[in-house]
Amino acid sequence: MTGARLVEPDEGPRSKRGAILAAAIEYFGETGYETTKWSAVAKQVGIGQTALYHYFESKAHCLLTIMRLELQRSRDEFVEATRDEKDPVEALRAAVRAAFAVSEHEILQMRILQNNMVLLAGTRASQREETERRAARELVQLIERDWTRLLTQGMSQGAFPVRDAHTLALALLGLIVSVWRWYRPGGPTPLDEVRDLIEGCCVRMVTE
Amino acid sequence: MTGARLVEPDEGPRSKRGAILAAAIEYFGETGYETTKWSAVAKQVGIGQTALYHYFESKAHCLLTIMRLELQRSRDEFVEATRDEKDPVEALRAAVRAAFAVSEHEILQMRILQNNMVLLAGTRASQREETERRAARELVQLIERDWTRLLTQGMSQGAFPVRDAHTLALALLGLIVSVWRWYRPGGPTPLDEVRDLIEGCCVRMVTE
DNA sequence: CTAGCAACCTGAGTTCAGTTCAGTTTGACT
DNA sequence: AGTCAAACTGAACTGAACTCAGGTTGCTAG
Repeated sequence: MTGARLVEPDEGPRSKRGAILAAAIEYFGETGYETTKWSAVAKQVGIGQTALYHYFESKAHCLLTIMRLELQRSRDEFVEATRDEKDPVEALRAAVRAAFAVSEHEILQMRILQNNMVLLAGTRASQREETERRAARELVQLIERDWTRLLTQGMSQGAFPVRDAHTLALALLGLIVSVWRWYRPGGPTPLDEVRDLIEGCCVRMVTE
Repeated sequence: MTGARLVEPDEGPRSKRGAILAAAIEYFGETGYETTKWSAVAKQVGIGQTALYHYFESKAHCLLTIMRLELQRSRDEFVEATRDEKDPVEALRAAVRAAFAVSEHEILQMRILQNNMVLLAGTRASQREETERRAARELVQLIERDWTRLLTQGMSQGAFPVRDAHTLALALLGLIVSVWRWYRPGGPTPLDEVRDLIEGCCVRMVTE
């Protein structure tokens, strides 16, 4: 199950790329990116440090890949969840629920994404890193546009009062993703409760 | 003006501590903490790299100090803004407005705070770093309690419907601080407009 | 005035995690 | 059995954070 989504189409059968990504997600998510030694990931997978460079150009390239994959998954879920929903309020609710329908591994990935968003800002020196960064950045913009569209449609249908849809979309996204900063599985508040509270907040934010 | 708040009580007259903090805020805020070289800060201030260690134990110690100072300022502003406000809704509005009444330098500090929050999680090896980290963490918890109290009071007075006040406080805080992730002075939306939109969102989130 | 002393500063050297180099092993498929 | 690309390795390199062993500055006391 773990790493099922992490397999690229053109991978050899004895490739350890998925295992590296899974280990990196574990370490980066639990301990933090800067704090974890790249060599620790290698040890976890059972290879020498140098072998990592067969799969990733650098530690940052691995991180950017993890972030891009999560953005991609996240966006796919949004599209899937809102596709057939005509009612704007129900579409919004579906989108929020989709954002919280995540496995524990995906929670780690969301956390990693949150904590290292700053990496998507500046350009990267190396080729493959920059490619991943660009892809991730574009996904972020796509997601922002998705949410903006959801809002503009609701506004034009009269379901939501007219406001600055783009800024409001950023606010909704900010509210939702901020959860991954503090939420911990097994913590005081179960994710279902958090989800319901946030869903209500999102609806009240845009309606009325 | 810049650095006026950055002066500690027991500083010598030729201390460059404030200048270092100001330069570090500029670099860390504009370019990012990891990206900026510690030596660049030294050059900006006009001293050798080694002189930095007269004032800060490490690059991280400087960063943690910046974060702690901003948390302190931020909390003081909250207390000041809500002190005399009896009406819960007005208190909430005042708190949000206070959160957005910031100078450009303070915007940078909020951004730094946001982007490096993860640093407050794990314990630090060195003494002074760990002291700053503890102080910052406690301020975060204080701020969370302040907002939670604002909500519980509003709920017990019947101004807000009863919900999980702590989780709701985290949601409000998450929404507000998420702005510093994307907001840029001179960007498409002026801060006043952002502030008004967020203020409305916060009120709608907790009322109704 | 000048002696002492703490604050302030420096160039040279160390450390350590990330990375590169120069090859060697593995195993699928002729 | 030989070939080739994928997968891997130990040893060496790099660069930015940091340490060391002192040197300079300027206030204060005598």
